[in-house]
Amino acid sequence: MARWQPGARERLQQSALDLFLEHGFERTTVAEIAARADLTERTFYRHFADKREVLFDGQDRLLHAFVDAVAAAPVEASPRELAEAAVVGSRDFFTEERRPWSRRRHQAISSEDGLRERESLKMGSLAAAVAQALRERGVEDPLAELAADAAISVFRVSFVQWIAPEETRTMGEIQSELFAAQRALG
Amino acid sequence: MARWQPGARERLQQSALDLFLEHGFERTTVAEIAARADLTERTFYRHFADKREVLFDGQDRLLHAFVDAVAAAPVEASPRELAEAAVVGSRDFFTEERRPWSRRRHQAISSEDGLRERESLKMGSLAAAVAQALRERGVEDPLAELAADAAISVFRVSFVQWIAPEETRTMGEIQSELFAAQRALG
DNA sequence: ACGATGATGTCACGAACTGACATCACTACG
DNA sequence: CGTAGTGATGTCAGTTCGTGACATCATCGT
Repeated sequence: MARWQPGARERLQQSALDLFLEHGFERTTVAEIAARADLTERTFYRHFADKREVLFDGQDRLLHAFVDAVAAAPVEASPRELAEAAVVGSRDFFTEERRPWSRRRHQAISSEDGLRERESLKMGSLAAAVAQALRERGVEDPLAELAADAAISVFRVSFVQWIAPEETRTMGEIQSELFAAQRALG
Repeated sequence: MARWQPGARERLQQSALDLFLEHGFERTTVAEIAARADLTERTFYRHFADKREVLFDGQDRLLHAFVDAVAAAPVEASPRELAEAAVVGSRDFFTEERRPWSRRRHQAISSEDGLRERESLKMGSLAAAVAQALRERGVEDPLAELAADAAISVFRVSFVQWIAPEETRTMGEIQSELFAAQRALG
């Protein structure tokens, strides 16, 4: 019994997050995560490339939302507007139902070097993808790189604010204010 | 014999970079690196926290250069000028003698996920340190975060340009042009 | 029923890291 | 000149990560 239960992937993610918050990332073994999900260590590695990746599922969809939004932006958009379009295009991911999970997830990530490292890589990949999308819209380097980094910067800061304990604003509201603040820098 | 030779740390770094470029990061074992440096695997881990870290020595000094430059900036400097001061304060690290080594090092890093991940973390740490330095100079969040990210963006892009194959401009020249380009974005 | 397909289990293994203890080189001090 | 102390290195055993190879079981279409 208990073999072939659906939702193995989701069970692994939930178990992993619970254990990371309980005992910390380092002191949690993959075997423990798998056991709590009624699976074996080997199966864990069939769903996730490594122990860190279990908290970073769905980044591909986020990345595509960024890239697609750039491709769909109006022709007359400036480089900065194209980059901002990328960020705006990802707002649908951050629904109110997701906010509690995002808070728990971020708490686990921010308290462990290994997980912060993976998150940094993901942010860098996002920036690289946006930069590439900008180039395909005719933005020249190094402007494409700089504009993409500026957009990801707003995205990163907006996310941190969005999951702050008392925060109630939506992702869209937060990002609008940050874009304004960023322009005020120049 | 050959025990107690000075420069063990440097020998390990050189051996590691050579082997990473020859066979790739993944297919190089720590034991191999140590053997080429006439040391043991255990000694490697006494000098470097992990296999990746061997290519990221000296990041502390770079970080301090950033932070110190912010602290030393004139009182009337704007947030953006403070952040730019951080980057400018690191120019001395990138001398002409260092450029060949930086090129080899970057080649090794950019071709391996594990190393790019570590580099992303280091960049993120730089940004966080600059943001903190800005806060200590009275810049409020989220402006401090945005300005710090903008500065690190210029730093990152300038470094990539600096190590490009035919590049002869100095770090200072490259950064000045990028700062101008970044302002033109707004 | 039964064979194809795909998810899971089992086993073995290399390589990354770590703790505990031993050993050797260099230095200071009597 | 010897000797004790300090610090870098060596040795060894062990845990955990991650992967390849192969077996097993559930489900689905026919």
